[in-house]
Amino acid sequence: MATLKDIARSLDLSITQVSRALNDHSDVSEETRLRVKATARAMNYHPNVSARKLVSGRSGIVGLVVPQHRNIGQDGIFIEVVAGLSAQFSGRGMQFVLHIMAEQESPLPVYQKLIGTALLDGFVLIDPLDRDPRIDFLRRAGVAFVVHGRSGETIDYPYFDIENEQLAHDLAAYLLARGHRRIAFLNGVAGRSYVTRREAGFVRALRTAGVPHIPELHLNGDMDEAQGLTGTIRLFTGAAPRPTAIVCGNVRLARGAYQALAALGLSVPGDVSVVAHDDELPALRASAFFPALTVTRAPLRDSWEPLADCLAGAIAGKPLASLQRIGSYSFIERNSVAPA
Amino acid sequence: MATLKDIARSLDLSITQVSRALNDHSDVSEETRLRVKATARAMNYHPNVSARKLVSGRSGIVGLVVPQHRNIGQDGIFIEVVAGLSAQFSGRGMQFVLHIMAEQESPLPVYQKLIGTALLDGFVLIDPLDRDPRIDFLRRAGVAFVVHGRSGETIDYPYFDIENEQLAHDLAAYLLARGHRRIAFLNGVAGRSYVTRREAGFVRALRTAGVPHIPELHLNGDMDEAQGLTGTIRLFTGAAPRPTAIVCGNVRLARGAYQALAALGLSVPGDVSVVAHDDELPALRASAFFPALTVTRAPLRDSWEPLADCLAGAIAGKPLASLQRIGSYSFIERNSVAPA
DNA sequence: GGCAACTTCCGAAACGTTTCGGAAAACATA
DNA sequence: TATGTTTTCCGAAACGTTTCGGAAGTTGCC
Repeated sequence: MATLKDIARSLDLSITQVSRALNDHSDVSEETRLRVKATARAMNYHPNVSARKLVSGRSGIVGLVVPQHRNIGQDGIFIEVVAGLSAQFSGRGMQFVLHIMAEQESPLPVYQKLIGTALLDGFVLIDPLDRDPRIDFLRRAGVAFVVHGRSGETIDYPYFDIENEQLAHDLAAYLLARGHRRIAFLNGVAGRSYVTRREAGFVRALRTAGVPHIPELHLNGDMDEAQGLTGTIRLFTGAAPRPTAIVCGNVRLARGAYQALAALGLSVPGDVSVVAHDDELPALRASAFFPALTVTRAPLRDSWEPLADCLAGAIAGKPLASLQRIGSYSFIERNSVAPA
Repeated sequence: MATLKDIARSLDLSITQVSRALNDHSDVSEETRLRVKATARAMNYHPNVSARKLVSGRSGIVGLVVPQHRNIGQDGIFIEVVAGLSAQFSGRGMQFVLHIMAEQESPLPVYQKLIGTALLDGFVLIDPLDRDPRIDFLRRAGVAFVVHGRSGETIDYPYFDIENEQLAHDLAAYLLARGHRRIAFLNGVAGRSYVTRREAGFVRALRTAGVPHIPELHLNGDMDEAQGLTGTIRLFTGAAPRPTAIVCGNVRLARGAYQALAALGLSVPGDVSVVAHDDELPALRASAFFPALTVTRAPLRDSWEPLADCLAGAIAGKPLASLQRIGSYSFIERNSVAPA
C-alpha cells in the first residue's frame, strides 16, 4: 500500500514530480524519471484507482450488463462472451465488471445507477436490438461504450460487427446458383439487429435472382438444436411448398435440421441442401457433421480483442473512425449442398 | 451526477448533515432525514464509489480471479460460478469483478496488484488446493475473502463448503452395506481439497467395514465424461481385481462410466453398481440416466448465496463464527445399485 | 551584464465522500 | 439565573491522485 507520498519522501521529491515521472510527463529529467520508476517498483507501488478516478475520471473499469434469463449459459455463448472479454481487459490492466440483472429488471435504470456511482469508464453492449434504447441512453449519458453489432439509422458510436447482411446473401446466393428456388431460412429471434440484417441479405439474394420470397419459409426463433428440429419439421409438414434447401443462422440450428431431416427420411444433400453460419463455438464443429456442413465462418472468439480495443480507444478519446471495425468471414464449401 | 453538495445546497443544509441523513446516523432529525432522502431520490443521487472508497475503505466491489485454462467453460461449471456469484452480488448492490489470468500467469502477483490498487473490498476464492498459497497470501494481506471449500490445518477464515468427507463415506457405505467389497472410486484431480476429503471419507468407510483398500481401484483425473469412460475401461481391463461397484465424483464421470460399461457388455446394476455425487449442473440430470442414478445431491447453485453472504459479512467485520457455513446434501436412492 | 528561453521542479487546489470535534439551540433541573 | 443535558447541526480535515500556475536554476544570445 505504498503511496505517492511514500515515494516522494524516500526520494526527497514532491508528490507532483513523482506523479509526473510515473506518467511520463515532459517536464521531468530522464534521471529522476528512472529513479522514481525504480523505487516505485521496489516499493511495490500501484496507483490507487479510486483516487485517480476521483480527479481524472478514469478508473480503468468497464462493465457488461446482461439479463438473467432462464437458459443463461445453456448455449455456451455467454461463457464465450464473458471469458473472452474478461481475459481481454485483464490483459490490458483494466478491470471487467459483470452485472447480471434480476429477471424482471429493466436495463436502463441499471445503467443509470452504474453511471451514477461514477465507477465505470465504459460499457460493452451485446445483442443489440433493431432500435435499441440502451444505445440512445448511453449516448445521451455521454459515457463511453462499444456495441457488438450495429443498430439504428445513425451509427455514430464505436462498434465491432461482421457483415451479417452480406453473409446471409452469400449463403442464399450459393444455393440459388445451384438451382434452388424454394429456400428456407431458420433465423434468430426477430428484433435482434443481426437477425434483421441477415433477413435483408437473404431477401436481397432472392430478389437479385428473380426468385419470389415465400414468407412461410422464413422462421424466427431461438438459435438452438430444438428450434432447428421443430422448425424443420414444420417446414416439411406445413401447407407451404416444401423447400429444397435450408439456410441456418448457426450450427446448432443446422444440427437440429439434420436430425429432423433424418427423422423425415430425407437425405442431406440428396433431398435437401443445408448451409449455415458458423460462429465456431467450441461445443459443436461444423466439419464434424455428416455430411460436413458448408458454412460462412466468423469465429465469435475473434470479436473480443477488437471490442476491447474499441472501448479502450473510446475511453481514451480516439476519433470515431478508428473505433468502428468490421470483422471478416470466410465461405467454406463442404458437402452439404447438391444441385436442386 | 448529483453530489452531496447539490443536495445540501438545494436544502440549505451542510454536506455533513446530508451525508449523515442518507447513512441513517443518529443525530439527524426525522424530518430532515426524510427531506434529504426524498430530494436525493428526486435528484437521482448515487454516492460516488471512488470518493467513498477513498475515505471509508469500502467500495462494494468484490473480485474473482480464475486461471485461463484450455477448457474454460467446457464443463458448464465456470458459467455456473460466474453467473451465480455475479447475480448474487448484483442483487446486493455490489459489483462483481471477474479477472481471468493469462495462461502462464501465477495468481499471487495478480492478487498483489489488485490489492495494491485498493479497489476491491474482498475476494471469492474457488477450487482450493490442499495447502493453498492463495489463502495464506490473502490472510497475510489482511483483505477480506471467502473460500468455496476448506483447506489447510487452521481454518480461521470465512468459507462455505459441503461435507465432502461424509458424502464420500455415505456413498461407499451404501455399497458396502449391500455386500460390495471391491469398490472403485473415480475421483477428481489430486491436490484439490475436496478431492482429498472425499478420498478420506471413502477410505474411512472401507476401514469401518473392515474391507481392504485397493489403491488400483482409486483413480484421479478430470471430472468429465471422457475420464469416466477411459477410467472405467482401465478398471475392467487392468491387472487389478475387477470392481463390482463404482463411486463417481460427479454425474459426468458416471455418464462416462455408463458408456464404458455398456461397451464392455456389462449391465448396470446387474453386473456393476454405480453411485455418484450430483452437483446438479443443468446440462446433465442424474434422474434421466438409465437406470436412474443413485446419488448424494448438493446443488452447486445453492452455494452462491451463502458465499456472497459470508463475503459481505467478512467485509462488514462480522464475527468469524457466523461466516463459516456448511451446506447440506441429501441421499437419493434410485436404480443403479444392486446387491453384490 | 542584461534579457529571454528552456528545463526542472514545487505548492496548492480539486475530485466527493466520511468523520471528528465542537457548537448552537432548546429544554430541563437546581 | 446559572448549570447541565439533549438534540440537531456544521466546519474542517482526511483519503491519494492529477493538474494548473508559477518559481527557481541554468543556458544562450546580444
